[in-house]
Amino acid sequence: MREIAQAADLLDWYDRHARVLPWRTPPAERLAGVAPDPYRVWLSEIMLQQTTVAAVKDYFLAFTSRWPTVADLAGAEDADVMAAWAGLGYYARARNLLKCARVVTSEHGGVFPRDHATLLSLPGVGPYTAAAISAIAYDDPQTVLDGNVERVMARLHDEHTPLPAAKPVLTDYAAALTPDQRPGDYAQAVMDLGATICTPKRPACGLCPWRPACAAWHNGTAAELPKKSPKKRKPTRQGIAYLARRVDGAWLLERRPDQGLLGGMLGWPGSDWAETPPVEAPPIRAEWKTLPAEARHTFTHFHLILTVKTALVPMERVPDRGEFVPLEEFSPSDLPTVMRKAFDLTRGGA
DNA sequence: CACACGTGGGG
DNA sequence: TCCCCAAGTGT
Repeated sequence: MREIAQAADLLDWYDRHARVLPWRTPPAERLAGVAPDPYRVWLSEIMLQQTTVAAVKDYFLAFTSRWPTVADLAGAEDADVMAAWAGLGYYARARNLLKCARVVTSEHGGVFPRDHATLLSLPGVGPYTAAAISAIAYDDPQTVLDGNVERVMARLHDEHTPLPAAKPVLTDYAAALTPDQRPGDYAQAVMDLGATICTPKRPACGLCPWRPACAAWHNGTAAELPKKSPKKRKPTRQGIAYLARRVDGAWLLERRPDQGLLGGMLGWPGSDWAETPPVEAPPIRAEWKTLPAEARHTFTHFHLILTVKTALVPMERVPDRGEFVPLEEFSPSDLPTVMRKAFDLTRGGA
């Protein structure tokens, strides 16, 4: 007879094994009455969307150091926030981050709302993040359902229906387990379990506090769950990036439109990216030279091969597109990774 | 529901 | 090299 999974068993495990993270209030501190800062909870949750803990850490420390409160962030320049987010990916998050900070500051007095529906209405806050803020910041018994929880629930119940069709039933399983006591620690505990024990490949079932209750473990199916619908292959697109350096060292850059890929980010003027060969579209009249190596980069849904062209242009020459950014105002770290790769190619870098 | 949307690390 | 994956959201 299989045991029933209990939230208390997971909380016991979490009290002993909770990871120390910059945005986390450890269970001992919570127990002592320390309340998490909703701003830091929200910021971390936005950064962690589809992004690993390792990738987020430095960005979280940089953001909270530079903008300690939501009001500080709300008062920041758009360009500064986009530059600070550069390299983290999914740049719509950064645009919505600023929008959200400004709404919270101007319409909620700088206090993050606690009500689920109000949280859901904030830019960049969906069902998962709204529940996470309620649970982690305010210790309200909301059910969080992220990729970790989906995996843990699919295994606990040996659920073979593929995602995303299985999501409703997995939500029910997760809701049934959510405790009234310590829901904030519990939410983080399930996600920690998924991130460290109940991993996508080679789960460490021998260390799992819920193993006695796990149907997939009993059936030997844990490693193959959750099932997912097959993914499509990525096509390869090609394009041209034009890196113009003025004789005084200024670089010709262009702010990308808010909508679409790398929206709101700084980048090199260039051609469209398509599966067919790009048409020439230099942003300024010059003697363009093609670099011997191409920049290769993979986005969520396509591979890109980027031909990099460079030119040195005189002071008085006026560009058709973009603006020259003075050398002292330019940092390659302000660029999204694909644009930084193109820049690195001009520095003898492979 | 399906797709767009980034990046870096691991197997 | 290539595919998978990571604390999802918006359209």
